[in-house]
Amino acid sequence: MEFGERKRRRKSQSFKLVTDEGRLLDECKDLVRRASVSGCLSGAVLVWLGDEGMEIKRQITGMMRLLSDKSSRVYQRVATEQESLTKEPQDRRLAWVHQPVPLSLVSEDHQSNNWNSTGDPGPSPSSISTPIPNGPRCGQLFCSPCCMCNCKGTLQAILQELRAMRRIMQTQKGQRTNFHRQEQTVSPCQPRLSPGPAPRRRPRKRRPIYKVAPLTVSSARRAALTPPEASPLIVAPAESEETEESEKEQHSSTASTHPNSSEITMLPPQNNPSEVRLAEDYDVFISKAQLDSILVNYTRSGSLLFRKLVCAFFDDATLANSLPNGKRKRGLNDNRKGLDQNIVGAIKVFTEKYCTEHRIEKLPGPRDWVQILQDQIKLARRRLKRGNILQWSHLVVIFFVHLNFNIGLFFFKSFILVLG
DNA sequence: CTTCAAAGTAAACCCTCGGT
DNA sequence: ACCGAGGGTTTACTTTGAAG
Repeated sequence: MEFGERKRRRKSQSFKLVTDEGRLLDECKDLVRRASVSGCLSGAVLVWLGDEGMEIKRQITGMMRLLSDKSSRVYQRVATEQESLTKEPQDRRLAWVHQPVPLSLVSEDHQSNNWNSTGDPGPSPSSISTPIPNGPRCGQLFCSPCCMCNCKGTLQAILQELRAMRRIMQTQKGQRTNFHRQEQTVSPCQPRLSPGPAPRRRPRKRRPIYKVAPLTVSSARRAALTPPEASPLIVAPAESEETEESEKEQHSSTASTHPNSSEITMLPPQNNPSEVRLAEDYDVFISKAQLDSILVNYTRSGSLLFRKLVCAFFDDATLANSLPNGKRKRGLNDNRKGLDQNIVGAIKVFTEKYCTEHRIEKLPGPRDWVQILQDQIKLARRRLKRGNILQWSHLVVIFFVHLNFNIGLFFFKSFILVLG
């Protein structure tokens, strides 16, 4: 077979898969539409399908309210059970499956199937469950009044999952809203996707020095730990005592919440021969090992070198919540900032110099730099999105296995629709 | 077990469009 | 005019599975 023909076939096959996905999405829409026609689904779900990202969160909030509301109604008779729901227990995933389920999540209001995600408790949905004396199985679709299992434990677990999911989403969104800053102190063990600005920061007299941890063998992406907002964490003092003092203060105040803090070299670069200054006039440093790794693998073109250096200095979370230069915001609530132009500038200068000296082609033109940054930002967002899908799939499995096949199927399709 | 074509996946690259 | 978002196409690399 001719090589070209083979490639063409492969491409056409890929297109076919895309078509299949589209068909699945259509099926999802149809599923939801039919459900809505029959009054099974809440308005929240329907809205959700319109404005995807935000509505996931709304949906989670709605479900959480629903579950909490249900529990508060039904578990009033058993205070301890109620507490177990309100305390947001952590790390109990392994235990919940085996919990006895003496109570059912019964709604007294079987007339309404809505849950409200906009703030008011709203009519309680009968859709989650209706008691059946002797059946572990749930009923049909979410809306169905025939869900008769005793699934309190399961629902508790789902509630936990939803909360965890919401935390994840809040963490990511919080990089725009700085919401997560409050949560950092609550859960210091959680990885910080983007450290954000230090609460108190003395004005710097010098530009910060940026350094990057060495690449690991397993993943080049692992090395990226220096988002611009995190720069205070990794700034090594150049000379002034003030910056040193400032750094100590910042380090002591934030290192405990930064999972990568142990990897950060706080020594000034002049004391560390393995550090390489990326460009003159820029106090931006990278480990020699990491730079060598990039230069060995990614010097086919200037743009590729630039891309890899960008990935080395900015992690996905930072990229995903940044703008190439931050000059244009989208909407009033857009708190994203531009990527640190000091770092970007150093990378740019290094790339230009290296490509010129080594006669590497495809040196990005003046307009290409921003486009490459934009592309890397897009890719980072895509990667994070994929990560979210994994989290969602975990949730879906719980629905499948422990609650209701149809609910699981519905969520599975819906998640594909929303996240795909 | 090895080889290799086919298929899958993600990144790289390029372009257009809408908003400011 | 410029910026940022997003879609489409190409390229590079990995995985799969059938044949020998």
